[in-house]
Amino acid sequence: MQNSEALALAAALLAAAGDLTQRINDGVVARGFEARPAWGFAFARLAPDGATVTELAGHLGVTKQAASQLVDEIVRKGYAERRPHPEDARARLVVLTERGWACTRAAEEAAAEAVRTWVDVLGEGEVRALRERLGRIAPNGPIKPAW
Amino acid sequence: MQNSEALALAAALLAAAGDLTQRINDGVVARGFEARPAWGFAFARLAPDGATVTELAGHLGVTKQAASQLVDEIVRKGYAERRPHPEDARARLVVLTERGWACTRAAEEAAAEAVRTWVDVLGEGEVRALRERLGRIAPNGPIKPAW
DNA sequence: GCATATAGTCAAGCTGCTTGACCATCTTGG
DNA sequence: CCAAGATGGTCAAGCAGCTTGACTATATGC
Repeated sequence: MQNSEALALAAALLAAAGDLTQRINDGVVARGFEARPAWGFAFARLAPDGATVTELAGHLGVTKQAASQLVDEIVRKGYAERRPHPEDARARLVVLTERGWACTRAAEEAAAEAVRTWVDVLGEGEVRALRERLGRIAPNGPIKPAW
Repeated sequence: MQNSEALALAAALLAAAGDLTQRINDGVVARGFEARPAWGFAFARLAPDGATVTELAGHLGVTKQAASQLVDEIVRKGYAERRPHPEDARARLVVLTERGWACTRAAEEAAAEAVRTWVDVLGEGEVRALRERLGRIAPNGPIKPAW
């Protein structure tokens, strides 16, 4: 594979990821929730059992102060709440509210809707194959913005 | 395809894109250039014939002021220079310097190196297929951060 | 040739992140 | 058991990269 092809692959990957993210977010907003794309990854970590701010920070690859600000915001908007941690009096467990769960379901619907346009182009089998291959090469580290 | 699978596809796409971007950037830095990931997309638009600040802004999906700041930075660091536009006295043509070209080649090498680890996992054919499929679903709009 | 559109810049402000300092609580070794 | 260090969380200040708004210089169209 030539060097320039590798860069083209990277560009296509970024473009597809950015497009999908945008459309999922638009779909979530269209369903009546106000959300930022980064929230999706926070929600994924909070579901199903909640998480501490520090755990969330590790998952998102940011400082705990930044994670705490993000929690402030989703709490203020009613998507989650802070509870005392059952086993550690220092920590606080952040859990999704019913509204938070509804937003999560909306994100899943919006994602399915966005992916459907890909199925129209590539067919169901190829999209599945795409997902399977991405799963094999995607790292398990913190979720970070693409740039 | 179930809704939750669509979200998993989005997550895998983001993770792969973020990982690749990170590794390309690391590779560029290791080759002795100081660069930010967003620069790659600016460089791609500047090569081969240069571009105006406004064209660059459209390509990157930001305001022309933001694009101008980015140009300030890459000019200051010697990767590009501003020239009078040959056909429009209002405009200035931003073109890569030799150092800018060297940085671009370094990015291509780093991308090839990063993709090579994927080839090890998936095989050459599958990576090619991945690229081809992403090319078919990637939009042609402005390049925007994944979130 | 004048009115309007466009390329670019300067300035100010905002947002989301960082680093640094700090307190409360947990854990561990003597 | 308890002192010392590690860890969870917050407050405060600062910074980077973007935005909006205002402006100048040049181009374009009637």
